[in-house]
Amino acid sequence: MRVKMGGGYMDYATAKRINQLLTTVYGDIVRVEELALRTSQFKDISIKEVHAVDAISMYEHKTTSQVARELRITPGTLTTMVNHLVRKDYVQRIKSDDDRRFVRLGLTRRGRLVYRAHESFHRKMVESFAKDMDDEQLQIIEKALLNLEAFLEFASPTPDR
Amino acid sequence: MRVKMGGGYMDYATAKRINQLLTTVYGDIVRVEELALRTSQFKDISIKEVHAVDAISMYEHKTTSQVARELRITPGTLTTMVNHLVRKDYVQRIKSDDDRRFVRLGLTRRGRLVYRAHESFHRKMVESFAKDMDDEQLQIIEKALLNLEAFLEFASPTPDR
DNA sequence: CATTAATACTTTGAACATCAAGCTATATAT
DNA sequence: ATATATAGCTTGATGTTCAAAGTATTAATG
Repeated sequence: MRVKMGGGYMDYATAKRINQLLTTVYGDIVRVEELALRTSQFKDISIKEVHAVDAISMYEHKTTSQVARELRITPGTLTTMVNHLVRKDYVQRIKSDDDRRFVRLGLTRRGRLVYRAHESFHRKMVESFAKDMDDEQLQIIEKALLNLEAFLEFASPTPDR
Repeated sequence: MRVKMGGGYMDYATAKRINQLLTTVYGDIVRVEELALRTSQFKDISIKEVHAVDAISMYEHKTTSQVARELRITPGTLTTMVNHLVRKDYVQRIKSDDDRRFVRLGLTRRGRLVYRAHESFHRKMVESFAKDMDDEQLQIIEKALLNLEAFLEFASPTPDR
């Protein structure tokens, strides 16, 4: 059986497999990240907290609201997370001196270690993903993912960041 | 800057964009699904519960353990979810008569409605994803996703189902 | 056949992630 | 000076999850 797909037609089984892959891949990434953490020196940090560390990032001092928007959580939720991450010495709060309402976030030495480990995992992952593919093939993949984003954006417009 | 990628090389910016897409797409899917639920007649069911309904599925009566394995949650967690889903009339428990330890799970009329709606969303999503692509291009995409799965499998072997 | 093992599921208690709503501190507008 | 707006924080409630202990049923063993 073949399903209509815009210009072309798509094998029904292929559609099923791709759907399956798309919906399981993220969970698998998270599972591997979790396992990596449990067997590393960073046993006191959850994967969500690592993603917060990643969003806080190394090279600028974003505000709490900025980071919360990126992570798509409320500022209140991020405050709680940051409380924990400060207590566990991954993150530091830096008060802005120009406007003292803002809290800017930065990584500690320990936080930078986690950041780099996480970055490295994702680099390896994408390398693996794109293994044996040339530029043209990568463009096809990116196009497909952008189609998907466009569909989702159409289904539920997001507020600008 | 170009990064070594198996056979070829990959533009660094492309690697970053693809990584970004891969890691945000799942969250975006879930967000759209959540929104669809909130604006439908099914306001009393969460997206995780819908995924349980999806795993329970229409055409066979799987056991609790089987479904829990598919969802990668413990049987205890699924029991709790099923309690809620039974109370809200999406799922029914069916006692096996041959071996009375097993509980087989099935969907109610209401559960089947949700199942079909969810199925339809995913069908449209994959159609959109594969829009304007021919069989060859789809094969490239599937190959890439399978590479990724292989990498993740290597990083953390999963027990067979 | 009675007892022990194993299996399938359920319950319970604790941890974490999350949000909404109300709160504090600071800055801006009137 | 006062009111309004902004940024972040605290709190209480909800949902998801697991590990561990508990119950029911079946299979294995002496």
